[in-house]
Amino acid sequence: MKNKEKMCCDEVFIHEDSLALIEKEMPCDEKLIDLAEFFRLFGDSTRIKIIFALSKSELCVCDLAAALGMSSSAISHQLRLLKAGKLVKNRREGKSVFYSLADEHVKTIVNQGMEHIAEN
Amino acid sequence: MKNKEKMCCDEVFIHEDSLALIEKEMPCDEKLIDLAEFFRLFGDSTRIKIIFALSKSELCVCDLAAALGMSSSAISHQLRLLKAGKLVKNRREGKSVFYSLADEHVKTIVNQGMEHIAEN
DNA sequence: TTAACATATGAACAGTTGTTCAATTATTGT
DNA sequence: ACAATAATTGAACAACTGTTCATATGTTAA
Repeated sequence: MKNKEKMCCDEVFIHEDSLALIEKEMPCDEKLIDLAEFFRLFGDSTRIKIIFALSKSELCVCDLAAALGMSSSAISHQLRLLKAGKLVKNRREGKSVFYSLADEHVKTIVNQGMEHIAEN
Repeated sequence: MKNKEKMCCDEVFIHEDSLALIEKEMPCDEKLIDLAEFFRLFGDSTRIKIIFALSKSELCVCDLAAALGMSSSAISHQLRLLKAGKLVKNRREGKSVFYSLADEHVKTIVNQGMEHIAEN
């Protein structure tokens, strides 16, 4: 019996196929780590608020700071993370830097999350 | 000028409307915290692997442990979090407990995340 | 009841995260 | 050049997270 050492539950015949399928379809570690890192950016209430605000309108740092009642520094630190993860993009206009969402996936993900919360 | 104390950037007239819109549409703190907490569950590579594996097949704890090359204890701790967040459900069958994804939002979110990663 | 297996749980620990504070850079108007 | 405003950055610190280890619970078969 191949892979017997990996099996468990005394049910070698039942679970073997499942594990083979998963091993075959599971993306590589690097991709999964990137994916987790991407989702981690949604996993903080400050960043979710920023994302939500930007889904309504392009905003500069101090607008966001005002909207969230936080320091510009705190906001800026979070925007740096969101930018590194390609969730937001920015453009400078004079002294201000305006941020906006980078693509539609971000909105879709937030909406799906909202639906999940609403149902539970 | 209403809300002047909240304004910034010396451009009161430009940003005032954006902030009013956001204040009006932003969900309450509790909802946003729940949302962040929900997404936080996707933000760890062990949990992403578990979610991915369960998207292919219902699995028991030690199947997951074998598939991920981790201890049953570590897996069980993470499954507890995923269950609390309603991402997975489970059923006991003899000595084993089988876990599966709780709803379709979870798959949709993971897929959107995959697309985002692939594009960047 | 006992032994064996599958799962769950609590405590502890190292590693990570988010905010604050102080300092710095960038831009504009005087 | 200078001051004022907007944004960024690095260091520091408390709070949080994920794994390990030891132990406990639940289930089955002998």
